[in-house]
Amino acid sequence: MSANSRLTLAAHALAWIGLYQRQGHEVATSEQIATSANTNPVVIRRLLGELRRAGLVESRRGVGAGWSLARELGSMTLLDVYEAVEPGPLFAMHRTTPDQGCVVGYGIQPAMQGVYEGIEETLRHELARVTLENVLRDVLAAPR
Amino acid sequence: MSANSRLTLAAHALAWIGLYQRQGHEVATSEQIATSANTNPVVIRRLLGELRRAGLVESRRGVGAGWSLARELGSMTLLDVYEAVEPGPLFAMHRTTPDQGCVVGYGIQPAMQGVYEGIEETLRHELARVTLENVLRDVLAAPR
DNA sequence: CTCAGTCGTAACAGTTATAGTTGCAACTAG
DNA sequence: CTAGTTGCAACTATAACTGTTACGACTGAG
Repeated sequence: MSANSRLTLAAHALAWIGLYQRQGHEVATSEQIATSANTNPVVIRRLLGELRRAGLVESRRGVGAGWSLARELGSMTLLDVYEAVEPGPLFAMHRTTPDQGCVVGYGIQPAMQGVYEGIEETLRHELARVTLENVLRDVLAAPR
Repeated sequence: MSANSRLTLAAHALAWIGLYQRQGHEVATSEQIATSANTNPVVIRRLLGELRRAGLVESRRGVGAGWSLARELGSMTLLDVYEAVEPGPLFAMHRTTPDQGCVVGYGIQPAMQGVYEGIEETLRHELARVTLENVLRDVLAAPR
């Protein structure tokens, strides 16, 4: 599995914005978040843009611009974030259609499709059990 | 999630070998399996090589060479296959270490690690519930 | 002992997804 | 008007996987 870090990075950004707002600030800039995540501000803006399309954050432009949460962290789950930033399915079918004249080539895709759908459903259920509030709590609970 | 087709292809190969052996043949060649999967024999050999290292199949060289199952399909689960062909974790951490001087940068990785471990455990449990015998049965049950 | 068929594996090109970078237009509070 | 920030396009870099070619290693058959 070629894993990617999009879900991790999105959770990082949301936790950062949430904590920053609790400290009394209105908005957080992509520059600040990028510094915390040790990456480029454009990477953060792209990712937050996807979260904005999903209704999880809002952005303001102009002077004093930046990002803020559109909802409470407690009402956002990792499933919401996952759906916002992960496009495809967990497991893929063959890149080229198998030989439809072969019994196995013909039946393998429906068979695996059934298995994969069940697994993705379970994954979604697990992701939905964790709110960003839970994540932030765990972040702050890390021993120093 | 950049999904890959390695698990699908490995299940295809195992189901093909299993069915072929039930039809009375001793071994299957990478050429035959590649034709069914519509890919290159080397791709199949590489993948089956990983399954051999995991003790799921055996290979013979020389004339009349090919691949055979090392165990019954009923005693092989998708988890065995998954572990044999998928190296990394499902979700990755940041590519570069976050700012350890930031509270969120410091605590985010342990927090997400905990979440991800639970999810991977659930995934493994789901994969372990499906045997290759189940897969072959579903393959043969596909309506024509 | 030779031959033919197949595996084992290295090497490289092609494809795709993600991440990183630069540059600049658009927007807006002051 | 100015300065700070987002929005976004374009490009490069990196990594994983797939596809392909090539060839040595092995072994049953004759």
